Amino acid sequence: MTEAAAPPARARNRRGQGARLREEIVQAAVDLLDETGDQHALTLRSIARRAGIAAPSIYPHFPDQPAIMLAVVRSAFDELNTVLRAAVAASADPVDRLRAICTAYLGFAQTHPQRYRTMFGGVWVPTLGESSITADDLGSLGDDSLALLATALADCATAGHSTTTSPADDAIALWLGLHGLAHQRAVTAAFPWPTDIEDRVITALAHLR
Amino acid sequence: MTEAAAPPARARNRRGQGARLREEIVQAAVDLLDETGDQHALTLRSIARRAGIAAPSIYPHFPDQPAIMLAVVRSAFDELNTVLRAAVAASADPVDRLRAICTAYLGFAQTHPQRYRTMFGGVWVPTLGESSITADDLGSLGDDSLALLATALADCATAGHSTTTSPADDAIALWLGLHGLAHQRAVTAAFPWPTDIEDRVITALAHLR
DNA sequence: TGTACATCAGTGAACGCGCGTTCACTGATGTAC
DNA sequence: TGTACATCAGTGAACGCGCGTTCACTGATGTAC
Repeated sequence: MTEAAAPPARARNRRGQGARLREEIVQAAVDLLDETGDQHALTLRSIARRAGIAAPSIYPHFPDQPAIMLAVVRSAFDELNTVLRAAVAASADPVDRLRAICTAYLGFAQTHPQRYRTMFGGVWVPTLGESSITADDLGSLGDDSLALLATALADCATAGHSTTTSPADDAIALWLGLHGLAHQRAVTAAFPWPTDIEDRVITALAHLR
Repeated sequence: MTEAAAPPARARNRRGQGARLREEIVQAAVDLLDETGDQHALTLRSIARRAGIAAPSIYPHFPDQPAIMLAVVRSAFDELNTVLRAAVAASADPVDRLRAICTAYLGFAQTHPQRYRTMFGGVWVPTLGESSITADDLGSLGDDSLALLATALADCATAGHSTTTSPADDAIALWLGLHGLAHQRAVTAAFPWPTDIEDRVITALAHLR
């Protein structure tokens, strides 16, 4: 009946604005990740298709596919940080603030399980040597979030609401609990969760009185 | 100088023993996983090469590649259970026993990070509908280990060494902490671990006095 | 103001590769008579 | 005991596909004179 749909006819950027395509490529990759849920589906060609460009057009912006993945993960960490900072800003009481951060963290993971899996799933582990990514690119990815948590826990201790003897170390332990929960949820459909599982993990690891 | 090495010349199984190849295929996949560290490297063809057979020879034993992965994951869970049961058997005191289980769990993950990642990394999430694997195949995979942990925690509570009000629920919380730690270690090369991180997580989540 | 030209943003065709899967087959082994 | 035959374990060649990457290119846009 009707003929095949015309190609998307993406408007090319103006002279000097070529760098804009970089953002479009990352956004296309994020969209693809959200839709398919599978970081393995993010191939150079599939991302290019999604962005409405020819595959070779990616090369002026990224040296290889892992470089795009790194950009995707970076943007996801930025987003997570924004969410956590909003939680910090919304609470005056130290315990409320700590709980708000934890809840926001878990909420982010539940809203974007695909991104969470990609952020923490160890996309890089085996392929490090073969790509343009270096260990430095990965080392500090979650540091900001962890620092937020450590500060909030220290505030609880100062106010006498937590019995932790080392806020910095227990912040890591607390994060591990949050991460275990967030990750398992992002990975498994069915699991016999206790209804108060978040509270159990948070209260115990934060040493709240 | 020397000519190319002859092919491995695998001896074919005797009549009626064809099912043995199934085990060899799984073992080849496990070996490949341990070596490459990348579950994505476990293709039907690479597994066949490793097993010294032709690719089509896999089909009488497995309907598709995910079915091999499931067998690999099952064997890894069996192994984990064996390790945990050994830890149980080696300790008489309830608290010692609980700590031994946790330590054995973390030890297994550190010895076999590739397997751990594959067991819990959500290999299946996106591809469930496209493969021969069903949700039932996955649901009960870690149940035995979790039960071991729950029993040990309940024993601690009975003996008055844990203040947990719900051993079943807190066993899940404890496992989440262990999993968070085990997974993050299996995924990241460098991380600023406190030296007593295992103890911090275990003691807090087990509510040990 | 007009025009030649350099530059920039992106394309289209082609390559070699490893993949999953199919198909007809081979040849050793055990069994029936 | 010998022999024909069915079965079983596994092979080799071939297919179509999507992938990453290369190469020479196109055509619009801005700039120099």
